[in-house]
Formats: sequence, structure tokens, C-alpha cells
Amino acid sequence: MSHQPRVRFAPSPTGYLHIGGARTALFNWLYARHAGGKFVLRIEDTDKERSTDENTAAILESLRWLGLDWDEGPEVGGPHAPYFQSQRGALYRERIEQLLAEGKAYRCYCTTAELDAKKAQARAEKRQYQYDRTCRDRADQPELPHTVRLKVPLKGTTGFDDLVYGRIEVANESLQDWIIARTDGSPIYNFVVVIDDIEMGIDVVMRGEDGLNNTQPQLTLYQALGVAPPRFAHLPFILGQDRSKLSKRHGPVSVTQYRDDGILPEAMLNFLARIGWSHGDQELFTREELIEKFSVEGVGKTAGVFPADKLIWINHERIKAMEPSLLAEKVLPFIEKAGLPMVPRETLEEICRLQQERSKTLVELVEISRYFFVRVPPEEKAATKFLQGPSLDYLREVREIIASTADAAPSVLEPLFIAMAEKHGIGLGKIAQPVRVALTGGTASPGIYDVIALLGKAESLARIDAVLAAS
RNA sequence: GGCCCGUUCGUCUAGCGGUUAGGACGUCGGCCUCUCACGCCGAAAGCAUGGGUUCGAUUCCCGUACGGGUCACCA
Repeated sequence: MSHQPRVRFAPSPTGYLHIGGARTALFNWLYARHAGGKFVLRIEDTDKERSTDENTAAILESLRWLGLDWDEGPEVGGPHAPYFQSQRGALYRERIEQLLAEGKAYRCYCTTAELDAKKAQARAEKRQYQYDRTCRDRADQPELPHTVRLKVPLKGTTGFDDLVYGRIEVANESLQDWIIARTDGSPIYNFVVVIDDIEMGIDVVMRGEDGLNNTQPQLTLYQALGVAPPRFAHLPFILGQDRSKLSKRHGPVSVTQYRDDGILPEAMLNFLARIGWSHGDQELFTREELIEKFSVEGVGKTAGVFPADKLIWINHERIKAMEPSLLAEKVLPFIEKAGLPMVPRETLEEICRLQQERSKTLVELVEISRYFFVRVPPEEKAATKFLQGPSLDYLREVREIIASTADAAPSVLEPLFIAMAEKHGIGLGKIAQPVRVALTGGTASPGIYDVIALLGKAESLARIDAVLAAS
């Protein structure tokens, strides 16, 4: 392998980027970045029916959000960079002609109907169907409609050393003369992939474990072309809760959905990396650490269930560790989406500082901070418990305490609250809870002194007055 | 069905012949405490199964079971 290995991520734009695809992209990207190689992005849009520009755009958007930048591919070196398979038809036709001319492939005149009949017959006789190669030695009549099939070796075995699964070998008898070009002349996926990987100088192909069985036929093509194949690394699947292949019914699977749910890209990367890959006992990795420590050696063979809980945990860890100023930056769009009024930057950073240890997602951070943006009426349950009887008297007293301070600073408030509690011979909770409900509308919030200070003396007094007036 | 791959706590995983089978998430219990969190301490919980190989198997080999993948003029 060269010193600067080239790897690629080759999604087909038949849908958005989902968790599985994102992980494949990540592993390829990590491989490239770790080795100082190139990460190539190729759009496999040969399926004209299902491929759309919107999907391509969505995939690029997701990759950008994750920060998986590519060195070659769409929009690198101009909008028409030749990394869309739909733009590479001439190249494929050329190779098909070459194979035909060299006798490595042949035209097949069998019709779909004939083939179907043979398959049906095989099934009826409980036999394994395999194309019988009728056209392999038939006289060539290029003017008739035909597909093109590759001549695969009849005997021996075809094998390779998978970087993850080890040696995988299969008897050539189980391989067929597979079709490389359709009747309309367009090439088949397995063919196109190989040609592109050759053309783009790909050294390592990393893909999902469903590619395992595609590898042998692809290998026969490398052989026919006389080109040394790349190395392969197949990645175990990510499964849903019920151990079936991950799909929409298992919950959100699109990368953008997680972004909208308030997951940080760094957390997503960390999470994705830890499904099927490990580095000793380490759980938390920064982007840089992933690059530094990634190795295919660490990739496991077993498909695993998508551990949604762990994603939330990692995200929480990330939020806790983040600089409030940076967190504020990230939280901005979520405030807007929640329809809350903007507050001064300084205030927002303070909100983030107070709430980061209480927020598992950016969405949650905003949700539990509503009362810092707007006045929230006391919840009924909280009011019945903390806003009647002696609680109201305490609240009145606290009001005066706050009013007596210059700026309601936490360091000033605390001794005054404690003194008050001692005076009445009660716990601090008897005092703090009514205030909390009056100020935040609920019973859970950051420390009461911090809440008062952040709200400010004037606003705190106003909220308490409003509650006192209402009762 | 043929072929291919896999199987360690509920989950993600470490382990690469000899370990009290480790960590993490989650769960439960406790401490801290003005609430909620955070933090700290602790607990329960695992090598699918049967044969080999070996002085010794979670680890190596074979079978069985279970799970997944793949068998297109889809990608």
C-alpha cells in the first residue's frame, strides 16, 4: 500500500444519510486522516429511478455537519468534478468493449423470459439456479439485443484477506458469469464500482458487511482486467433494538434528525465510532483522538444493536465539557426554533453555564430554560404545594431580602437566606422552593441564588410580586 | 435452500491458552444537597451449546442451535 492511502465513501443518493452510512463514511474518513491519505467522495447515482439531487444535497449536508470533509468529490475543484457515476458512462463503455475484445466477457442473448423460465425450473426441481452459460461459446451477433457477461473462472477458488474478517474464500463453482452491462448498454453496479475504484486509485475499500458477498464477483473482474485489487475491510452492521437491520421503525435513523434533536456532531462521531470499534476501555473520544487512535485492528466482527442510551450519555458528557460561550453558539438556533425571545449574549452564556450539567441535548437545554427567556406561570401542582400558607409569608420575607441587596449577587444572597432559615428554625428548602416556584414556575432549576442573580433584582422582585398579588 | 459471516452482563464492548472474566451505558441502593442535576461510593448482571486439542479453554478445531447477510438486466 502506498504511504498515502486513498479511501472512499460511495453513497447512492436514493435517500438521506442514515446512521449506518454515516458510520461507514466516518471509518473511511478516519482511515484517511489517520494515515494522512485522501478521502474521496463518490456519488453512485447509476440508478436513475431512485437517485435525486435533493438526496445528494442532503447527504453532503449531513457529512458537512459531521465535519467529515472530503478531499475529492462533489464541489471540490468545481461543481462538475467527475465524481458522479452518471457522468462517467464513456469510461465504463470503454472498459466493457475492452473486455469483450479480449475475450474476457461475452454477449449474452438470453432473454429475461428465458432466464426466468430456467430459474423457475431450477426451483421446481429443488436445484440451485445458476446461469448455464449458453452464450459463453455461442457465435457472436452484436446486432441482436444482448447483455454482457463476464467470464469467471470455472475451477479453483477466489479469496481475499479481509482486514476485519480475515481470509474469506469461496469456490469458483458457486460464482456465475455475472452480467456487467444491461441490454441498454448501461453498466451494473458491481462493474461500475470496480472500474471507479481502479480509476480513482482506491487502496482500501471499507463498506458494510453486506458487501462481503459482492467481493468475490468483483474480484473476478479485477482478475479479468489484470489489475491488483484493493484491500477490503467490511464493517459489521448496526442493528435495531430487535436485532433486525436498523430501519425507520427503530426510531430516528437519519443524521439530520439527530442534529435537529440537539445532538452535537462531536457526540455523534464519538458514538458512531464506538459501534463496532473500540480502543481498550476508552469511551469518550474527541475528534482528534479518534483520528489519532483509529485503526482497523480495533474494528470488531459482530453486528451490534444501536445503543441509543449511550448516544444521549455521550452528548451529555460533551455538553458538560463545553465552554459556555461555545455552547451558547450551538444553542442559538434552538432558541429561535422554540420561538423564544433573544437575550443578551452574556445572559445566554450564563444560562448555558448553569444548565449544561442538566441538559442531555441542546433541545433539552432550551426546554428547561424557558423561564429565563419569558415569564412562566406557576405549575398548578407546584403552586398548591409551595405557594400557600406559611410559604407565602416566607416569600414576602425573601422579597424584602432581595430588595435590600444592591444587585442580588449569589454571595450576598446566600448568608441572608441561611440567616433567615435559622431565625425561623426551618430548613433552607422551606424558603428556596416557594421562591423557585415563583421565579421559574416549577420545582426544578439551578441553584436558587444563581437563578435570582441571573434573572436580576428587578425581574425577580416583579415575578414574586406577581405571585403574591395573585394569591 | 446453496454460499458467506457472526455468537462475552439487558446494551456497547475489553480479552488475543492460565484473569476473582475488565470497562461503559442503563437499572437498583447509598452519600452529597435549597429543588433538579452534577459528583462520589456500592450492588445485581455475561463467555449460546455439544464434542475434541491441551497439563489447562471465554480464547484453538469440528458439529449443533440461534441470528444476520447474499444469491437481480437494484445499489
